[in-house]
Amino acid sequence: MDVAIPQGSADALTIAVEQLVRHVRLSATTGGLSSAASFVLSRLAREGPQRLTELARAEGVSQPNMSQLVNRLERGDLVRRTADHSDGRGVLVEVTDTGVEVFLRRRAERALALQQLIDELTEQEQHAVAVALPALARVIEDRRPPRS
Amino acid sequence: MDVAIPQGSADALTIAVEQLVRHVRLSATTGGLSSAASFVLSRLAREGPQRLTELARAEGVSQPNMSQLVNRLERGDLVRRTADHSDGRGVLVEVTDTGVEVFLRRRAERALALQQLIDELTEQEQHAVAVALPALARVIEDRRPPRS
DNA sequence: GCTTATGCATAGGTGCATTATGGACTTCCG
DNA sequence: CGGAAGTCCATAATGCACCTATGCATAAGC
Repeated sequence: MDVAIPQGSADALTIAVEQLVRHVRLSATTGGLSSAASFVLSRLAREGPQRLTELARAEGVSQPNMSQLVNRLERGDLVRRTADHSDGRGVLVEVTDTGVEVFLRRRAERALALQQLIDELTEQEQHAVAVALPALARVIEDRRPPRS
Repeated sequence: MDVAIPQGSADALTIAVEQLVRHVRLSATTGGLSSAASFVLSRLAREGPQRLTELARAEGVSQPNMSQLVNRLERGDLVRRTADHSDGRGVLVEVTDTGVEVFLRRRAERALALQQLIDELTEQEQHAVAVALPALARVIEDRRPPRS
C-alpha cells in the first residue's frame, strides 16, 4: 500500500492542515470554551445582538444546532436571549459582559498558544505564517458569500 | 466593548487559524471520514498494525476514546482487530484494504479542496502557505514528544 | 380570516472527546 | 510457585457539536 507523501504537495499541505486542526481542537479544551462557542461570542461581540437564525446561517450550521449552542452559552451566562419586539417569533441573542470577558480571555490564551508555536519557527517561517494564515482566512471568507 | 483586532497580531493569526479550523471541519463532513478516523487510518497505513494503546498515545487521545474510534472504524470495515500472540491482553489494530482505499480517496478530496483555496491566492501567498503549513505541522509534532 | 411561510424549540441519532471502573492477562518478587 | 501489582482493553456515564425531522407560534399573503 503506497501512502507515501511527496514533499510540498497538496497532500502534504492537507496533512499539515489536519495536524493544525487537531492541535487547535485538542488545546481548545483548556479554557472551557469550544471553537463553535468562541465563534459565536466573537460574532456577537463584533456585530451586536443577532437573530438566532441569522447566527446559524452566518456560522454555517443548522438552526437546531445553533439553538443548542445558545442554550449552552446561556447556561454559562455568556449570552442572553431577548425578545425581538418587531417580530414575535424572533429571538435576539446578545452577549453578556461575562461573555465578552470570557471570550477575550480565551482569545488571549489561544493567541499565546499560537505564539508559542510560532516562536519555535525560523524567522523566514514566521514571516510565511504571517502571510499565509490571513491569506487563507481571506479566501475562506470570500468563499462563503452572504447568501441573504 | 473593544474587540478590535490589530492587523498581523497574534490575535489576527489566531482568528485566521480558527477560520481555517472551522472551514476544514465544515467541509470534512463530506466523504464520511472524520478527522480522527483519518489520522488513525493514515498512521496504520504508514506504520502497519499497532496496539490500541500505542495508537491512543500516538494520536494523543485517551485509550477509551481510541477503543470507540476503532469500534466505529471496525463497523465500517476500515480496520480489523486481531489478537497479539505475544501478549494475551493486547489487541492489534490493522487497516483493511477498504480502509486504505477510503483513506486515500478522502485524502485526495481534501487535497483538492485545499488546492482550490490555494489557487485563489497570489503567487507570493501560495509560496508562504507552502512554507508555513509544514513548518507549523513540524513544531506541533515536536511539541508532543513521546512520553514513553 | 384562512393559508402559507418563517422562526424557533424539541426529539432523536451520530461522532468525538472525557473520567471512572472493572475484567483479563503479564510480570515481578518473595 | 503463587500472590500482589501493573498493564491492556472494554464498558458505562457524561458533555459538546453536529445532523434531520417535526411541531408550535407568529407573520405575511391573498
